[in-house]
Amino acid sequence: MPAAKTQKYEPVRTAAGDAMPEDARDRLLRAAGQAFAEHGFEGATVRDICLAANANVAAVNYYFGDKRRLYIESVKHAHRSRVEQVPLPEWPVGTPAAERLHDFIDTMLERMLGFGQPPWQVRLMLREVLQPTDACRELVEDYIRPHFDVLLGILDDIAGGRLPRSELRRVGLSIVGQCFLYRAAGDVVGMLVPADELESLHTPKRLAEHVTRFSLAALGAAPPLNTRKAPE
Amino acid sequence: MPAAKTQKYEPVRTAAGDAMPEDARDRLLRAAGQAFAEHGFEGATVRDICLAANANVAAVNYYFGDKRRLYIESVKHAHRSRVEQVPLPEWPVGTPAAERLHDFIDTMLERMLGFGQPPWQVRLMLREVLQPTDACRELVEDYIRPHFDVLLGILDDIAGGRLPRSELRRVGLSIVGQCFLYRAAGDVVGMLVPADELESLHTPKRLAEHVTRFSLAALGAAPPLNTRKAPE
DNA sequence: ATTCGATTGAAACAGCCGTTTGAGGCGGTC
DNA sequence: GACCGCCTCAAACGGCTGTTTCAATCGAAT
Repeated sequence: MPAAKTQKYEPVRTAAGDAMPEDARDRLLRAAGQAFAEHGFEGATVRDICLAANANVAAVNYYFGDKRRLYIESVKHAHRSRVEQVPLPEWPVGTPAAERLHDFIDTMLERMLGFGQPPWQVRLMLREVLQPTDACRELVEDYIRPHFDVLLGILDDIAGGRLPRSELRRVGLSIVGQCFLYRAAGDVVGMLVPADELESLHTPKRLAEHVTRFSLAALGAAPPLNTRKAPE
Repeated sequence: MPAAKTQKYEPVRTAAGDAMPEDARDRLLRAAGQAFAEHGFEGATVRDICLAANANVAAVNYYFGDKRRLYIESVKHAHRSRVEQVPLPEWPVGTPAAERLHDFIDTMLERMLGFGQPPWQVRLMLREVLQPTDACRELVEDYIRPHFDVLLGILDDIAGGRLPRSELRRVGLSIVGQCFLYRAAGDVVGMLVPADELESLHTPKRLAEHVTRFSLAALGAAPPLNTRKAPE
């Protein structure tokens, strides 16, 4: 057995050098993530991935040993990139909770819908969320739960400690759900909303405003939607 | 070519007779829906489907001509069953809008999470929503849009006509999103919420209450969550 | 009894799947 | 020079894929 465990040299940390020639292993990870995101685990073929990565079919066995392990690694890789690309803001102490909530929602939507980066990374993670595999539990514990806890902390501040933790969780899920729909069911949303309205009102920034206001109003920390807007 | 177009005899309308022996065609549809829901289009194999349906491999070609057409038909079949199983309530004229909103949300959650029927039907449609195929546009126009319009009508009543249609749509999507999360990302939700809380507070009925109250509060049609509950 | 269309059956088709093999190239160190 | 890991390559492996073929079966109409 050739063994795919050694990994003697570090990945060289392509910190700022995009021009640096990519490792075959990295090329495989990226191509695999793209293919798995588009066609799913069973639909994507090792041959196609290797073709796209300019690598030999034996390479996947050499570096990862297995198609399944290549999949898991590509999920982790995509998730890592995504977090690095759009980090949560650091709030100075004393930042109002309502403002932090807006920033949090804005960041979440930017990560899900932002055009700055390829969309396949999110779609790949979406598959995991929809039908979890081995990679999912790790994804939740390392990535989703910490973010969710930050959200719960903000909500607790807004509620002034008057809501029990279980209620906070449900409110948190209500907020996440509003954002999640646009990513997971984006195509259907596009069919339900007129095209011009999509362009003008359903950008990440505008949606963040809406979700924030909607949720703050539900919590009693902002005037309800059903009021005439103040003239601007 | 054997041609799969004749279909001389009507499906006999199994109106109330579950005991009536199922057509091979119907068995295939059900088995296919189940398999596609679980493994996706590319992951499910014709042989497995036929085995589960107690049919010969040639039957799928005979009745549907193609794996792809079998898939499309099974999606439509599942969607049709689901609508029949959990219809929207008929409201007497004069029913308060807030009550109709609650019923609507309750029905939606019951359809998505209800234990009365096999879960694979919803999962199959979920795949379509996540990554639309030919069957999806039809699904939206026949099924999703009419329901969405009902929701918008209710919301318009609650808002008393004070909100523009575009705002109503965003509010509608906020409500749908809250429900959608529990179905699409149910497994992840299960990891974020303690087990006992899941059992007691995250039933379809309890969730419907929460989503309704949250949304009504956001619209100013109910007191915000962030208030001491009235003693009961 | 015979004919005919509708349905089912077992077997085979070519093709692609993930994986493995073993030979070889490359860049260092003795 | 010889040696040795690291990596790449083309080719092949058995097995499973969707699809097709053609004979066999059944039920009713003739």
